[in-house]
Amino acid sequence: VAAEQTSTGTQGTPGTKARTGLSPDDIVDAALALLDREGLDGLTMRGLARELDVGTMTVYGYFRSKDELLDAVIDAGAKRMEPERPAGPWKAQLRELWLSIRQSLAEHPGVIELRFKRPIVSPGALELTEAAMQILRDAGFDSRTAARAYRILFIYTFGFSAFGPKESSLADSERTKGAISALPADRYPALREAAEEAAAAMGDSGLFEFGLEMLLDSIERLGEDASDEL
Amino acid sequence: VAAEQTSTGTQGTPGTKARTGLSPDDIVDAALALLDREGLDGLTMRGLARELDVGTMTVYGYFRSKDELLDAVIDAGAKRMEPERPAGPWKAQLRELWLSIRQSLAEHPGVIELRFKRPIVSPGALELTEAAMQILRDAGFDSRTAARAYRILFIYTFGFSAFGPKESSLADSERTKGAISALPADRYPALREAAEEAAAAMGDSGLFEFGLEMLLDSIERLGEDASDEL
DNA sequence: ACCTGAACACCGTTCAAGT
DNA sequence: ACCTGAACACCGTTCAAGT
Repeated sequence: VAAEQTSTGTQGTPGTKARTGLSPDDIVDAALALLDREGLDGLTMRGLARELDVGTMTVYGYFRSKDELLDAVIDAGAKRMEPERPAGPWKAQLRELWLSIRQSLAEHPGVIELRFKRPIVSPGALELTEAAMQILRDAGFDSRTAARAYRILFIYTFGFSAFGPKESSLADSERTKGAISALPADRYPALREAAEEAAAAMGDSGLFEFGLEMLLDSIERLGEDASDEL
Repeated sequence: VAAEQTSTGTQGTPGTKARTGLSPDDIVDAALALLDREGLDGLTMRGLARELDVGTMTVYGYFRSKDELLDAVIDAGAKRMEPERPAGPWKAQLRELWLSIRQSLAEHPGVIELRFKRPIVSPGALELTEAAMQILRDAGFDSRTAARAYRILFIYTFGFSAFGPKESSLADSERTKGAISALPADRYPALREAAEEAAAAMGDSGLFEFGLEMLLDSIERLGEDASDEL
């Protein structure tokens, strides 16, 4: 791990073009910023090099390929989510944990694109796993149940960010309602009848918590069932 | 905003013969096959044209752009899932519906890539919504609750296909276990302790049903609560 | 040693021409 | 009317040369 200074641009003294003064972390940081700003499609090796004010091929001196760079970006993006362990009962802890993850993913949609394209296990990504597993184990769940519950919560939260309502959902909601209204009523009766609600559910901002609560309640019940058997 | 976009560039009488003998449906079918075989990255306009034995630009005579073609492919891919309405109690119906969707998505991973990249409301995609909404409405749920429950199930199922264990998960599982074992035990105690289970949950084939059952139980409880209030 | 432009094999798409 | 090659502006990456 390099303890390099923050780059914040290369406004180095004019005429000093001997070194770029670049560290791998600088490159990853710039890539993460570019990903946030322009999405995965906008994160190109050429664009990144332009951003860093170096030749395109310079980046290849630090990462052997774009894939290798992306793996480092995923790790950095996961670390940025910083899953902290709050106090309180386990259910409240899990709720707060996943709400903060959801919040982070909503703010950085590029991270989801990345983790969809390159699923990977890196130390940074496993921090979340560790935090959730600790809470579940301390709540008394056995390893197997805890692991499965974690996985379900992970899938739900990342799935919501990938396939749930988007931030700018006002237009989407209207578009959905329009599309439903245009359907033939004889083939889509239930949908036509609930057009308003279906469109609203598209953009419902409380929807994430709604589903999260379902899962937390079910997980709680898993524990109760196990207790009953004692 | 146009409610309906043309997926057919040729507005002539049905059966109009082009010199290539190509119809928009032929192109969509070939695109879907290419998507299944090589994934979204392999689905290029040039490759598709090669597949169809026509010049690259010929495809643009049927679809104004790649995006327009992809929308048609999504619609066709959704129709291919054919959500049928089985008999039995609503919970069993929903279970069977979503298991079949999950199955279809597992067999055609490219469809998930597509719907992740281009979320869209098309008649084909709405067939699933219609099927699920019918079941929920007939079970007695009000429109709002039915719409939210549907949305959660959709997000879970598509999220599972995007972020859940992959088909070839034996190697993945081993890789995960290795990655966890390599972590420092002082910083990841819960993970290290449950390495076996965490890795197993990665590739657990029953995991989808496990989570689905959680959600179905929670939905059932929503109805019970509502009944209590009567 | 580090950095990089030129070049190669790809993309989607515009344009002008082919039949 | 339908179809298409050439060309343009991109991509990731190899290679050989620049300092």
